[in-house]
Amino acid sequence: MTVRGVSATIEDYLKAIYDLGESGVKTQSLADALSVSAASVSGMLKKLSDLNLISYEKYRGTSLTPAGRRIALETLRHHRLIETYLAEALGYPWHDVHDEAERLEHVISEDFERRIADVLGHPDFDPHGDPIPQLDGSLPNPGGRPLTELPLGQVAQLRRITDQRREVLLYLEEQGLRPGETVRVVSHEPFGGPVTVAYGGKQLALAEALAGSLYAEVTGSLDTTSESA
Amino acid sequence: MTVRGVSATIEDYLKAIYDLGESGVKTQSLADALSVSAASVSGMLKKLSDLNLISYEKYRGTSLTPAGRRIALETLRHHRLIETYLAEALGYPWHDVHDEAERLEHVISEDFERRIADVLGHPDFDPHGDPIPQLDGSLPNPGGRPLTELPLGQVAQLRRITDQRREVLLYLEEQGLRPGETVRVVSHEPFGGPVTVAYGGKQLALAEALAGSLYAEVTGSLDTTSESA
DNA sequence: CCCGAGAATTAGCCATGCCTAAACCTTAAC
DNA sequence: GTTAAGGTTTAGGCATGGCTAATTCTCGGG
Ligand SMILES: [Mn+2]
Ligand SMILES: [Mn+2]
Ligand SMILES: [Mn+2]
Ligand SMILES: [Mn+2]
Repeated sequence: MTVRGVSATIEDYLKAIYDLGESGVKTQSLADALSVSAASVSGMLKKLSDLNLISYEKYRGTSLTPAGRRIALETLRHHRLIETYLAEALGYPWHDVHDEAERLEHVISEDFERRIADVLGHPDFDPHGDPIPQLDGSLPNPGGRPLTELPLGQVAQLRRITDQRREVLLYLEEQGLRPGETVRVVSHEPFGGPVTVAYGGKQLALAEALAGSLYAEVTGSLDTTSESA
Repeated sequence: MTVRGVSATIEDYLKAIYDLGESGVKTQSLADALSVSAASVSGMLKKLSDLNLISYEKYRGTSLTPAGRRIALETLRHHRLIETYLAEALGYPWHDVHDEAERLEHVISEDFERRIADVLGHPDFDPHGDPIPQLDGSLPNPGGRPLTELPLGQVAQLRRITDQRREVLLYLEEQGLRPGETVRVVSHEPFGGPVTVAYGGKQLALAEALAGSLYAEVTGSLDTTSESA
């Protein structure tokens, strides 16, 4: 599933295009995502286009070709398998796996990938609940809905946190709000007000934007009790 | 124990100087070790000298400064810990660990280093029997003598293989000749002739140069029986 | 002591990626 | 429809690390 002769930089560009939406991706959003100037992005897009890894119309945005998507998914598979391995096998805390994986993803062999996937039992999701691209190129369905869209009182299991910021993950970790936790939305104030969620015998009020990046899967039934302990 | 702002390339140069003897290292031997032109080495030596990582007299050879040695040992520690981890934790065969470690050594964090060292119980030697530089900068004593210098019939335990070539390691692996094995030198023909070694109920004739890269530690007493089964 | 062979260094280039400043599209507001 | 602002691309550079060819040094033999 790997392609040789592609630099780590190219892998990062393709991965960024992939998670920026795969098509119609703008130069500036890539520049922001990669912490690089827009001019640098323009230059690289030209190059990626020549390599047939993206289709690119000047001033119009870009999208991945099948070859480009293959490399993006391969790199993402490396990234998420490594994150999972660091957490499961080496006891890394949740919020530290990303930076380490960001570098390792570019240098591991296919053999390494295979071996950690074996040790982990070929997992579908990484520690943040993000789906791990499979060998056949498919992505497991993450399921779940954002807390902001869960009916009040609905019992659900936390599945995924899409916010990538380290400090945010650290905060959620400290609050004990992690994938697997059983949660219930207690209240959601209007006009962008906070979302209060109950779990593990405590309650926490989250900014609406943050609540929107937490995905939970409905498991139990509706709990109509008013705000419990 | 790490130094930031040193490229992977620089780490490899310093590591190469270190295991080429640490002092009086010639340009051409570095070029050979790194598969790079002598001109490239000259350029890099100039740069390393400016960084105070080596002392360098043009046309005269080079040696590591304390700062350079520190980075070399740090990189070597990464390399050998990774090799050990790949073998112990991920089931890598002996002869495959080197190439993977050669890339990983430059990208792991100090945290990663600490965690795999913990998992492994802070080992002194890597799978080839090479000493792993310790956190205080010391190197465990590998002990042992080359098979070529062992008295005939002397029972000893194989400790280390200094030959780095993959195919050689693969051959020894196939023959079941690995660190830990109990061995005995049966004969050593003169004028560069082969060294025959007995172990695990079999015998194997090795080229003298190869036998010289196998180190064994005397454990048992002299076995004076003529060539046993 | 001198000279030539071979080792080492310098000169001049190339590829990658990144940067700033300048030029150039696109588009939304008038 | 113009126009100007904002986003994008091009122009021109820089740093890193590699290469080949030309030059320079070292050292052993005569
Ligand atoms: Mn990366
Ligand atoms: Mn792979
Ligand atoms: Mn290396
Ligand atoms: Mn280290």
